[in-house]
Amino acid sequence: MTPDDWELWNAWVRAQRLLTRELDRGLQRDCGISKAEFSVLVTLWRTPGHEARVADLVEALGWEKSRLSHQLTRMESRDLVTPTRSGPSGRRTGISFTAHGRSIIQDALVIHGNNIRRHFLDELTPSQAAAIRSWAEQTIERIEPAG
Amino acid sequence: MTPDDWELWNAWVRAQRLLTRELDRGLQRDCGISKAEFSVLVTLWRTPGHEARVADLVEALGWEKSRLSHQLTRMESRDLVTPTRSGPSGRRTGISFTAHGRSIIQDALVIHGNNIRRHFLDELTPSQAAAIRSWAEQTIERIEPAG
DNA sequence: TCCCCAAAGTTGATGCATCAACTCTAGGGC
DNA sequence: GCCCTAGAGTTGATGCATCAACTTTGGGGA
Repeated sequence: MTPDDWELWNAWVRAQRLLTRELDRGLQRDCGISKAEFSVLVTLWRTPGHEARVADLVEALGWEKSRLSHQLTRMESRDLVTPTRSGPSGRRTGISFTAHGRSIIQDALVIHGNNIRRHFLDELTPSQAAAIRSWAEQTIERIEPAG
Repeated sequence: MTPDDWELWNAWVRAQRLLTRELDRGLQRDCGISKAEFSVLVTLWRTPGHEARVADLVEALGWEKSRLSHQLTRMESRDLVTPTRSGPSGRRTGISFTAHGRSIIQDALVIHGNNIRRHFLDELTPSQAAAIRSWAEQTIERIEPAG
């Protein structure tokens, strides 16, 4: 790797981390939830009926199922989502909002959306936006083709 | 946020996570270390004399000191770095490689460098590279001006 | 009908990231 | 010489991310 390559890589890593840290802090400060919690809530929000199975969320989020399972355990204890449990083992078969979770995500969609715009979208020139979009799409397609 | 904005943001987040996960796995598989360990080792490698104080590494890495302290504890137990300890409290005053750590980073510089090139640099068109570089630089400057 | 298997979900362990609070240390002003 | 404070480093707690191994469940075919 040339020094120039290294510099680009380094800058990318650092910028990426600064941005996500900034946004995560804002979310915590303004809405009281983490980025991971936001991801789950917004995904649930976008599913018809605001109700989903664990596997549906896994699919939509692109997460590993164990990650989501742990996350749901935490979110349940924070009264953000509530599961329908079934069978003798009591595993989760359906996930939906609690009243609290619904209220949080409604606020967060606005507030966090503004933060994303302010820290990311608004800072991009049109050509930067186009480049980043095309890079992201081709990267997703390369590493995780077809879902 | 428009649906288009949302899509861009989502794609960016997902691409970023896929890429870092892929690289972290490669590093683990090929070199037996994590991304965090690589960061510390390469930073130490780049300091003159291959010896640094904790605060120097904090500065060069842009990490919080507690993060580095925890990381050094783990890396010490994995025989990657060795501290000079001093005072009755035995705190670390200088960090340097173990023989093992030095050998690992020498290999990793080549192997991980190739992985970075393969998964990131080589995939970028010149205009994407320029856009990402300029975005990264302006983001760093905006969030963390002057260090 | 019964078995088997694949899919769904869980669990435990480990490491990374962050925050808040703490201790130690060195150096300057008196 | 003595105090006092700013900086250096540590610690404990908590949450996120990943891996490997496990259990349960629901169908489909012999």
